Amino acid sequence: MKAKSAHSSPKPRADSIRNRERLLVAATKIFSADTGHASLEAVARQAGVGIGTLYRHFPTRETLFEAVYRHEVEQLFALAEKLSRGGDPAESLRKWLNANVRLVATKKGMVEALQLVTHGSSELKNYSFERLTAAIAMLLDRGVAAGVFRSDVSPEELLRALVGIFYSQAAEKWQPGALRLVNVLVDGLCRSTGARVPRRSLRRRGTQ
Amino acid sequence: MKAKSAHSSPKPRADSIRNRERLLVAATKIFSADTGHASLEAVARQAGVGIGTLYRHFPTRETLFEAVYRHEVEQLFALAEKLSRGGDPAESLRKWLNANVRLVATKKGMVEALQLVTHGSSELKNYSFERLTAAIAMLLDRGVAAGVFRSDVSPEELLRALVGIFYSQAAEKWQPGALRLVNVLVDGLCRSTGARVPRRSLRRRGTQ
DNA sequence: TGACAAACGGAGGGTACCTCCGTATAACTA
DNA sequence: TAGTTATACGGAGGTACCCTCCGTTTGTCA
Repeated sequence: MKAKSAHSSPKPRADSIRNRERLLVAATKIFSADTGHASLEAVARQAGVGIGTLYRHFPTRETLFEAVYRHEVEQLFALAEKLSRGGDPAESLRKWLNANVRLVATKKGMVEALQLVTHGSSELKNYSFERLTAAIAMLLDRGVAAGVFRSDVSPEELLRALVGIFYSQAAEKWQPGALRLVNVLVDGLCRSTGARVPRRSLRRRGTQ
Repeated sequence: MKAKSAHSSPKPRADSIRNRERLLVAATKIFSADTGHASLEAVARQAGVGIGTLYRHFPTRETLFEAVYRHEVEQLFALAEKLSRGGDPAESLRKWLNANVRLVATKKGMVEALQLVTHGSSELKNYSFERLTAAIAMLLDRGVAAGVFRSDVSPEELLRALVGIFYSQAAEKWQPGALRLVNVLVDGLCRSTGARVPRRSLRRRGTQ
């Protein structure tokens, strides 16, 4: 007899996995592009599956949102992993932060997404907080070890600063401001240890 | 010849005015009651007018939202006027603040409303800021004049505190906390001048 | 009271939501 | 490889909502 105990997950079929993946990709695209109110049928169309399939995988709009969000957090984590494997620590951190800004910037339907995170399951909140903190930690630790970053800023603090930057700038045309602040942040991290600051990040500074 | 210059508004018909009023009332009710996504057809039904009439008065969902919001700000202002005409200043202020809490509490569809205020026309933002500040000023000045309130808190500051209370508590079951904070606020205003503090507001205090 | 601009109502065409069930197929067995 | 079956798929269809358009009604003014 096959090991098919009542409680272990019975391993989904290959097409099921594939379709789930497609839906996630499609949803990411549609949600980003559209102005806030994307239709689920559009997502299904984009994914090349029937509407029924969408609903089987994601019974409610929220589950789909949540999955997309999770997926993006995972990708950010993966990027951090990759970036922290080599290259200048300050540049790596800057790149990762920029990726964050860009991600948020393309989220036209972000309003709903943000609501989800703010009012949604605390499980999801915890997950993303933990994951993003870990991502930042990876990037940060390397720089600290190399003596490039000051050592008195924790990953949690940095994450909060990041959220603050996004939140406070939640107006039109916020991206330039956010990017500038991100640069300030990285510069600040570097400078106060007396470490060499990458030239690029100094360019914008005037007198003062 | 009738004064009907090309630019002055040609004075709307009586039924037009009446229907607009009805729609506003209906919308307030529906938006408050419903869970975030009220249908415009429901509003029209509730108002007892045809859907076409709704669209003629409020071409988009946003215009309707905005009108409702304006209307409520006006009512808050009127309430402040009434309250500041007599009675204990502290009690008046408390009543007004409580009205605020209750108003926000019934706004299930508040999420959208808040979005409107945050991202909407700055004209509307200015209007409500000005109106609410004026309302608070009325209530505050009287108490200051009577020596019941401390005099070093401006209406603007109080308004900001209020917004902060609402915003920070934007979770489930926030109303008790918000009401408590409002009480703390009023008590604080009174206490620090050495003025008598209404008994009610002390009741909740335990040791410490 | 008559004439007409202004306002009304709601039918209708289009889209999106979500369910349900007949059909297809991946996975496993002999 | 063929047969079997649980699993997953697709999309038709009923409902609700959006918004426009236009024939009808009504307030207003002379």
